[in-house]
Amino acid sequence: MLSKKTKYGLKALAYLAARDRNVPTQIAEIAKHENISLKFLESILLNLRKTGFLGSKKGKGGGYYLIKEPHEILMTDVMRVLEGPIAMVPCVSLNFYEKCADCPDEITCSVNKLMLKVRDANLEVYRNNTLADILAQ
Amino acid sequence: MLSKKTKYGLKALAYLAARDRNVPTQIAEIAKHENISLKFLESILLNLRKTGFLGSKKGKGGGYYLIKEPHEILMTDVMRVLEGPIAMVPCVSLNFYEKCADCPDEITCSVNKLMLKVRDANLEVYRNNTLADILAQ
DNA sequence: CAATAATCTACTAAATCAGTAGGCTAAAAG
DNA sequence: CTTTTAGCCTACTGATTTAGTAGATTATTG
Repeated sequence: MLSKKTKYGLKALAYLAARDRNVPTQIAEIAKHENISLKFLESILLNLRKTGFLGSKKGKGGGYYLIKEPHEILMTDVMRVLEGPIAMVPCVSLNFYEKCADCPDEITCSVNKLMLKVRDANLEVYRNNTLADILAQ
Repeated sequence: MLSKKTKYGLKALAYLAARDRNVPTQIAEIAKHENISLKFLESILLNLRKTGFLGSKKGKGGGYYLIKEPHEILMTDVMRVLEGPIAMVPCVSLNFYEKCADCPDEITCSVNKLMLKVRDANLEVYRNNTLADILAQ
């Protein structure tokens, strides 16, 4: 199940992608338009700024804006930051690999075998989609 | 993240697939061999029996056994029973569809758009893999 | 009848999720 | 230089899910 955090984060990015990058957009505006709790969105956008997706400006006329062009923002990177590892199991994760404590051998493990295929299928999607690809129209 | 329940369920199914369908295998044997908590596995196997994957026999010489051949058991069905919906969001789910409370329009929703692609990619994997496909060798 | 092994009910500790509350800091306007 | 604006930061909280445990019950076999 996709977390609300990821859902809201994606919606906020999509909202910002449709606006002028040179004019900051306030959290409150995004929250209202996308029906998101203001305070919750606040922490999500802060996170997206710290991980290099957004820039921000304080004070009057401040807000958030995309740092890169929508077509340069890969879903792989967005998902890893918002949702965490793309793999469903650490033993098939590229960026967060960890051996399973219970599993004696990955080669013969059927869970590993299946989850590897699932990971590849998901990576394929996330690698071939940028923020620009998921905008309306 | 894949739940332990699903992980253990898959391992148990794989274990049973490698054994004679006519000779029941005890929970304790599977639990020991796969390093799974006995009581937890108990409830998982019960669930798999109630959903038509396993048969059981009580008393001495009892245990669990597969009802169908491994190549007849689709991962789509196993995953839906163990892990729940394959879609990451109810608004793109085939079997558990639900409208998002916050989202006014699915057509223009970028989350919907992305998650539809993800769902299709995952379905592709689960539909093309049976229990036989994820066994060792 | 005794032993075996699945079935059923109920409880629980720990973690994660989805927020809230409230004060702090930087920038712009007057 | 003070007020307003809007993001920044820390800490807490209720609800839900996860991964179990404990213990009694029921059916089967020898």
